[in-house]
Amino acid sequence: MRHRLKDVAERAGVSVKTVSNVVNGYAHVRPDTRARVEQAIAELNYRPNLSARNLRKGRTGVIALAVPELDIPYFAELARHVVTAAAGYDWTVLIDQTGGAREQERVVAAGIRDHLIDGLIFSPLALTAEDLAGGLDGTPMVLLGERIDQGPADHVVIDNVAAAREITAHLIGLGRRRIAAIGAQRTPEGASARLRLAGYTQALAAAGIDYDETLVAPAAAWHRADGAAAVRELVTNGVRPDAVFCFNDTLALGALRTLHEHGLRVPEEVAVAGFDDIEDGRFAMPTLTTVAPDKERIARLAVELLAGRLGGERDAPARELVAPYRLALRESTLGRG
Amino acid sequence: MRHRLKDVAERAGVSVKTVSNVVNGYAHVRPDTRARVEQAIAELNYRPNLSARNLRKGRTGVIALAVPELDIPYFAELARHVVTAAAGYDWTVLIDQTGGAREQERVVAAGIRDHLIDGLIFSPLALTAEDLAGGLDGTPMVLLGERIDQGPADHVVIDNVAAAREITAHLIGLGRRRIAAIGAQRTPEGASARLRLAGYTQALAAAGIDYDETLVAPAAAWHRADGAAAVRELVTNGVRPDAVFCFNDTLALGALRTLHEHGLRVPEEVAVAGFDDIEDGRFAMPTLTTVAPDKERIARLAVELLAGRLGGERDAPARELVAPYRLALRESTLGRG
DNA sequence: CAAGCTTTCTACAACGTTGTAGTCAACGTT
DNA sequence: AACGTTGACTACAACGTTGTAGAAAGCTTG
Repeated sequence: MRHRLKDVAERAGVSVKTVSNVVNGYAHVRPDTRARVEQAIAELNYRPNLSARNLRKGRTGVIALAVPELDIPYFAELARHVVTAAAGYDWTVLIDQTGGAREQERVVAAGIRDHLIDGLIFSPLALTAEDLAGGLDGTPMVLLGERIDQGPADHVVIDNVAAAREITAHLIGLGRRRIAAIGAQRTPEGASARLRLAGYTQALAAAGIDYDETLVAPAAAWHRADGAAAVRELVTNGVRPDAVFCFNDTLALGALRTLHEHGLRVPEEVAVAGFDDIEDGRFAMPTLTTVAPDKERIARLAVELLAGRLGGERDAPARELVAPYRLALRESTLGRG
Repeated sequence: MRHRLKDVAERAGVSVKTVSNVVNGYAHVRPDTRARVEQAIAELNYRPNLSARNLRKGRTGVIALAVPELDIPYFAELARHVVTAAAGYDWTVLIDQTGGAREQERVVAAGIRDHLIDGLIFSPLALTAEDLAGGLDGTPMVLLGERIDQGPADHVVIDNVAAAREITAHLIGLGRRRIAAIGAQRTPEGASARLRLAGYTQALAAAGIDYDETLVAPAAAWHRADGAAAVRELVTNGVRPDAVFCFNDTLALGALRTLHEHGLRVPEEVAVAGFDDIEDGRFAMPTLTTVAPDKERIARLAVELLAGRLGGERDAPARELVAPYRLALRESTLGRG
């Protein structure tokens, strides 16, 4: 019981194209004709076939957002902002989960859904520049995050180094000297980890504090469990930091958990800072001090970059836009003041 | 630089249809012809145009999942499971956010993206049965949750009443008598709330505890902030529960926060239970006792129902499947045992 | 070795839409 | 009165794919 332009046209006694013109808001249609067509549309509950329209127009009105995992709060929040920003262009957002696996990311980048999406916003973890070089056959792509810096695609980033430096400086400003860093990664996937670690060491150096290897804890993934485990390892090894900088908020929430289990008071004995400003952190106990990237802006810039590419400037050189961030200082460093 | 079947056909020296046959794995193609075609495909990096294929086949391979908000952890986790289950059918999942607004939900239900999606998995908050009656023009839909019970669509639910009864009974079993219920709603949107409240009152009645109106706190939304506010209101009104049953986990996390601020120890002075088993709860302090619906199963059942509809049984009567749940008993009721 | 089947391939039409080119009437200008 | 312009509409082709029908060649069978 699904109707086509032809059915509407017959019922309204006009040509198929005239119905199409009405549907698309073409100006030169007589009011009474328009009314007749609109009535026929309503009576038949006609809805355009998007596949046919897409085929004809070469556009689908769908963009994809590829993220490692949807149930990592940072990506869920980001996804929401992207959907909102895309709505401004009447785009639908198709959300892809890559699991952070390089193979899966490569598949997405190569555009497995080519012709179904007009563009791609991609937040990769493991992808390398060479993976990108091949595929993608003309579908515009915007990368989020700091990986693949000399890649061929547009970029939206925040200044990870500066942000990590500032929040570490905040901890130092509270009088802390033995500041642990949680979330270090040596793998090529760990671009964010490297940048945040760099900011951390810069802040220590600026304050004349010696870099202490034993205070830097690796974490394979950045989930709560990893943060909890990393701190547990530190503490059971007898390392006693007076502050902890976690490279993201879920790590920090895990860290809070372990510190609590060990009876260490936050922030009196150990101050804790995170990165991402996810909603959980605002309701943690204590509330979590963190770096708050402007996710809404990141999403908007990414969508605008994509819109630019789709609007003709396909061959413009790759651009890199920097989104702002701010420090959200809360109880986990300031106390209940 | 995007190629079509025609380009491949010319290069391989065969007809367009033969290329199509190779692409679709048709059996009767000579091995050497197949090889020639495959080489041409590889050389041109050919990828089928999905719009054209969809137009021809009347199927898109895309299903939609509509949820109120992606950054509510329960829905993010559910989304992940749906994406995984759908992958088994080679379906892509398009995720829609309705914000829980009735108007937006109606638009989704009416199939604004008709012809773009083969089916819809829908977790509505505000939608009514009559909203559904009209639209939907043949696109199969599966509803998640307990709203719209006599609607015309397939359903996957959990037994909210029994689950709420059991977890309340657990609190009673701990010797608690003044058990608050957080998250009550009088609006028509509050179907889950009503069912969970029913379970709560049943458990009280079974234990011979009088229902106390002052212990039942409403919450417009079910976010952390609402849970925090509801408990704050109770406490400042001098109400002193010895347990709190929150109708979902985010409410419970907010409640934990407020109890902490007021210096009330959990679970010694106040036991806390939630509903949903989101990951945050497993790392909260204390870890959160909750009802754990089998989200993986819910997602799988929903996808299977949809697959059934798409596989021909379009006119079968609407079915309702019940997914299991279990109680996850943790520190917020049992203590650090 | 004729008749019938199978394998391998092709030509054509169709899916539902929109861009292009065009028709025809009404209008305004010279 | 002839001309160009504009408005309102239509016929047709094309987007890239696949189902149908069928042709040509090879194989089996009595």
